[in-house]
Amino acid sequence: MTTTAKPERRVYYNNDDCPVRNVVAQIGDKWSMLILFALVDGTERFNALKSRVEGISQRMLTQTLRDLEREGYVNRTVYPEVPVKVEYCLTEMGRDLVKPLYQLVTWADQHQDDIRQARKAYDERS
Amino acid sequence: MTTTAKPERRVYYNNDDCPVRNVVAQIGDKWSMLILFALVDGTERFNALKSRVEGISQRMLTQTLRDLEREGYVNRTVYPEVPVKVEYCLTEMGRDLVKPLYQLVTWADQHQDDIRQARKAYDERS
DNA sequence: CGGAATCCAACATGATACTG
DNA sequence: CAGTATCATGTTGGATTCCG
Repeated sequence: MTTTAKPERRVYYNNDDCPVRNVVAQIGDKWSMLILFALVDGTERFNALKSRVEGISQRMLTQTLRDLEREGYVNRTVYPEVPVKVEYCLTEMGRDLVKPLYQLVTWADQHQDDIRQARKAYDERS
Repeated sequence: MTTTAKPERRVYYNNDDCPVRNVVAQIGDKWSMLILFALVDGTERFNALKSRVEGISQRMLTQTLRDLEREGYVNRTVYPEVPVKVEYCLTEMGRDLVKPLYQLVTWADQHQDDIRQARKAYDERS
């Protein structure tokens, strides 16, 4: 008979080429999801976004928007008026990404009590 | 008429009580998803996990497993033999969480080329 | 208005050595 | 075997100031 040992399968690869890691690492940061959801309703200007994404600093909003733009999730349009106007909106890919993210949101909403309980139980044990 | 301005809706709330932020922040770290997926096939011992999750240090494996246990995603069982044996497996909630995560994995797989192209285009522009 | 540049504190992670 | 403790380093994000 052949071996019954589990094949030593490596988990979904851990390197920077891993597409999943790329996506999750990006949207897993402190602000990306909030910005994406802030853009679901439509186009927004920089300062409007800053208002809607509560607590974000100008620095992080700029930086995260640049990252999201580079990944292809967000479009940036500059209107060379004075003072300048800049609008952001989701790309088609961005709108598509939001779908699986909503699944996660839904899951998190449904399980928040379970998680709270699990934490409480864990903390009381130790 | 009433105002036609967009209602100034705050995005999904940005604080530590936000269930979504809790979930995404946890699984968005460097190792959590890899560990969860490594446990999908069934129970694994500590060092077996360490082998399967390529590149993880003992320190981060321990720490991330503790976090996942505290959230209620992972079960930890100690067999007080000598030397000690410790087994990890997904909880019911953990197995359930993996489902929406797979949606994200699938999405990421399907769009990896688009993302690569978007990055290339972005980098060439600037 | 929408940034960029700089500085700095906090945190995350890796390497290494030690242990019940 | 499955950790813990300690140290070193890199990364993140906030505050502030300046700019076209």
